[in-house]
Amino acid sequence: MLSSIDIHSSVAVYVQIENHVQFAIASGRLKPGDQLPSVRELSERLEVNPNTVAKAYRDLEVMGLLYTRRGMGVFVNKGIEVKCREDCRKRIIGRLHEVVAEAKAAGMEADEIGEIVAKSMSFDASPYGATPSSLLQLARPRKKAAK
Amino acid sequence: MLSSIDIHSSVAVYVQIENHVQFAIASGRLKPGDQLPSVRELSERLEVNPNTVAKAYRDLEVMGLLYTRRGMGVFVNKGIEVKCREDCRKRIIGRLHEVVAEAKAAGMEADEIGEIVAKSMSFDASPYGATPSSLLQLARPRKKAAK
Amino acid sequence: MLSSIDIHSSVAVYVQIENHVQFAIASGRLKPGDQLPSVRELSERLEVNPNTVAKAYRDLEVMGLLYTRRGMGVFVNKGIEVKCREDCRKRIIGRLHEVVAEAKAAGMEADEIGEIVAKSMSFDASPYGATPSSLLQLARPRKKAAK
Amino acid sequence: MLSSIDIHSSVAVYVQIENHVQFAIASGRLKPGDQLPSVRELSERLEVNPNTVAKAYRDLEVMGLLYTRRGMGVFVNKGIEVKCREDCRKRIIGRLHEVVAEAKAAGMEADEIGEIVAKSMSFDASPYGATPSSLLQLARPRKKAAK
DNA sequence: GTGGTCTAGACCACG
DNA sequence: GTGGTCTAGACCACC
Repeated sequence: MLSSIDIHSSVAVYVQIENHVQFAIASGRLKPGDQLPSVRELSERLEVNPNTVAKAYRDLEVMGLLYTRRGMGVFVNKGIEVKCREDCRKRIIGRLHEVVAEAKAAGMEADEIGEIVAKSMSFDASPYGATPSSLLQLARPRKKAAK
Repeated sequence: MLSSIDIHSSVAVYVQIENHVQFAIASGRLKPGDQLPSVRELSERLEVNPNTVAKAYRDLEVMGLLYTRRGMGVFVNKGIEVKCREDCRKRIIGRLHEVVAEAKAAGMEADEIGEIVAKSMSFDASPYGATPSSLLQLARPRKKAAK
Repeated sequence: MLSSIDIHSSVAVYVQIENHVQFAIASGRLKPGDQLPSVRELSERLEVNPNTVAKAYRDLEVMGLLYTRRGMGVFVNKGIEVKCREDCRKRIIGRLHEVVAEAKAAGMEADEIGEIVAKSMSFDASPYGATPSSLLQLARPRKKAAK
Repeated sequence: MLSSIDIHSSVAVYVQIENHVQFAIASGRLKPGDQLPSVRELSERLEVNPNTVAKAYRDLEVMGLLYTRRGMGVFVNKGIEVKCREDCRKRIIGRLHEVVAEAKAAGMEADEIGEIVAKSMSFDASPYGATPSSLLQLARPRKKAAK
């Protein structure tokens, strides 16, 4: 698998990038002050249009995860790891509640649901390649941001 | 709350309607032979474009859940409750797997997830208003299909 | 003057559009539920690329001022006029404080500043064409949003 | 706060530096003949790219505020304090007009604006730290220009 | 018809 | 070199 971006997925490419970055920050693979790959570089690595990467970066800046220094590059904001992690958690818990409620409404029993969850836990499929990194070597090896 | 359709949701309106109907059949709120509200009536009740309702009905007919009698209306097919229930189940299990995988990737532990599921099971919130039904009074009180 | 958008301005076109819309809502020229001109229509009227208009609309949606109904169009959100007005006011007051502080630091006297303000008030230049509307006839004459 | 340069600001860093210098001259904190910190020194103090400082100095030289003596450094020109003060004033008045026009367009009354201005005048906040100086100790304590 | 997404490629300001 | 903006035009899903 060359890329962890799936062009044919129903979820938009730029959203996939956003999720990757958010997850990388939440999991500590991207640290505050780290520089992200340049728009052009990442777009080449992912074989997508620079605009698509730029859009993802811009969204993440609006969300407060990244900041941009003109002519310098894009960097991870400080003091957002915790919030980022919590947001991830909350989002997941919310969806978990939703789907369990639905399961219950559909007449599934607690045992049954428990089993499914257990089975799911034993797989090691992670949506964002939790392994050290597939293609998205998100942090630039170079330098930290100058302040 | 007048409607259980969320026009601000990211999931398409017609899909929401399809899910509602499927779930209503699976849970027995809609029984084989029951007539559904007319496209026009439902579209007015949901404040939604008639085309949207029509598309949902058409899809459901293709799926085999409904059938249309010209000039009479749209009815629930017979012998599909089991399949419908299974489809519902599959859909839910799929989503369950998804969200659990994501939770795991985000570093949540099995115990933690189990707790959340348990807590969720103890509530009696159902996504589509398991209560007699909010707006989607899907079965017409009138008549059964003459077939 | 055919258009109130200034292509040669240093402020980005999409920002100009955003300001126009925000101001139109704050001033009541656009009311909750009103439909905005379609991306294509506005882009033709302003003689800019559809993407530029779309970007403005999208930003305003993120800001919570607008919402989108797929296939239907873009509408003004409810319950945001007050907040919108207040945000406008706060932004202006903040900038006012800034510039007055700077003026003071530069050694200007209260009288002098007062005079300038008074003179400025007597002009009727408004950045967003407060007149009934220059080109940006922002509300569509047609219909309100269905819900 | 170590620096009065805001790298997250939307106004370019080099412009911020130019404004700082211009204001320092206008307010007498930098006097004709004073030597400015070297490009290298200032860039380190501000944690900014040397090119950025160099560009600011170059611009200011073009504007006639500074002059460079090869091998000696950059100095404040003579006979420009008045012009500098006037330029500052013009810039401020321009911005004042802008913001007042916007306030008016937003429906604020003359009285209201007057009050805000008055209140702002009573504070002693100055944008560039009118206090002896935060980081931008713009004049080098060493020597005056030999000319 | 509507908006959403993406591509290809241009020009600009900043560092 | 960096990102920001804009254009032109494509295809898609939804209504």
